Amino acid sequence: MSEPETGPLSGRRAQAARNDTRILDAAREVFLADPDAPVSAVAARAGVGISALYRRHPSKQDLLRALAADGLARYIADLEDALSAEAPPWDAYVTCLHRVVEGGGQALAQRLAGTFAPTPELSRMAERATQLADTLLDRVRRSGDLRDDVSGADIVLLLETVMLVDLPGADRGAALRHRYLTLLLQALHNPVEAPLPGAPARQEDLVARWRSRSDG
Amino acid sequence: MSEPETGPLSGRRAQAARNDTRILDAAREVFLADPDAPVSAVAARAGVGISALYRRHPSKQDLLRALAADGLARYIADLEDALSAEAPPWDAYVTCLHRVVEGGGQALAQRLAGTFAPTPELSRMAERATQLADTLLDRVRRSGDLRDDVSGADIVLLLETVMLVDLPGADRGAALRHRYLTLLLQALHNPVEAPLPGAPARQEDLVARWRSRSDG
DNA sequence: AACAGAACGGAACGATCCGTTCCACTGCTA
DNA sequence: TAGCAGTGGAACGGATCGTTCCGTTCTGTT
Repeated sequence: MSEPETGPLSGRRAQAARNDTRILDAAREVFLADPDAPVSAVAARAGVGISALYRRHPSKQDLLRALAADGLARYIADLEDALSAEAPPWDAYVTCLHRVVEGGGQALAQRLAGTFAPTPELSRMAERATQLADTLLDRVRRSGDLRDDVSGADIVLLLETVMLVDLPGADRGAALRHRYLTLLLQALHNPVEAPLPGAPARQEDLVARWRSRSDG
Repeated sequence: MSEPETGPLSGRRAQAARNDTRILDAAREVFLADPDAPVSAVAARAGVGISALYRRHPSKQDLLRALAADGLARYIADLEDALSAEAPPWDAYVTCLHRVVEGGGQALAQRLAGTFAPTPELSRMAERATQLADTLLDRVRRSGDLRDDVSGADIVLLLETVMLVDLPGADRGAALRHRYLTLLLQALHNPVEAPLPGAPARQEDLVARWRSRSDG
């Protein structure tokens, strides 16, 4: 296992670099399944010791912030892809949501919302994500393919529930999430069978959840 | 301990009787929102001391079992109502699911599944609920109103996600749950826009969750 | 070949949380 | 008025978890 030249890093350095992502991947899985999971669970899932984790993230809160930032970044990237896609608005939207569900970035950010004090950086990202999502949604709405009695917040909430679907065992959960997302999208697609009862969820409802759970 | 007269109980007895239901109501709300909530949270929500709770339920597990039984009983009652209703199968089904979402009994039972060892009594109730749900679903399916590429387990999972929808503040959550249930039901209603991807959830997937989380 | 230090695994520590017990108090009931 | 069912909440002991610490392993360099 000698790697003297090193375009790619070798040995301990390589493991360290790999551990960077292994830890973030593990953290994403673990905290998505249980936002209150202990740090040790992340280390175990990543297959590393606890100190490997604490070397990179000085505290649990820092890890969570890093995760949320990472999740938001992925979400933003997915949204930008959809906005610059050439497919018809509705098709681009469908593809985008499937990717969002697959990556889990947005879900993670939402589930983590309120468990720590958001940094200005995080707030900025959240705002940008919201803007992009609004723009994308507007485009889809103008295309006429989207039923017009649902709000953006409605969709965020519905998406969130879809991402919570899980079953023990292999990739059963992921398959079901895509299945149910498809069902949901069909329900959101025009023509509409009958109007929905009640008022749509509002943007502020979602924003409120970003306030730290410890303050009034 | 003679109690010849007095229809309504009075004084200390009355408070005790009232506390019975206040505690169960509080427990239902609290554990539905967070299955791992501490016992003290239930007492606080019920507005009683901890000992009032422990007098009725010798341990947390007993409380949870009582709750699960209560939830299953409500669920079973809703199913029986639907089966004996005279409305068209689909309409009866819609009404039933709205009631299930409203009561939260089934959701509670599902969320509590695996957090304690089920008694034979509970297993029997769960089985009966499953049978009734199957019967009801069969009837709906034969009516032709239900899309035929979804399984009973699919619906249980979807229903569960709908019941997890919540927002801080008053009854915002309940209203949204009914809203999204309506949306879901429209998606489940024939005619179908396009078939769903992947395989339906299976009954066994659900059953597996009733195994205590501590055993292999 | 030997060393300095980066990176790591995991035991140990202290704080917190939570289920349960215990006891002093209240106000019916007889 | 005595007795006791019913109650509130403080207190206890065990478990959990975030974080620190230390001994070990491996790398790159001299």
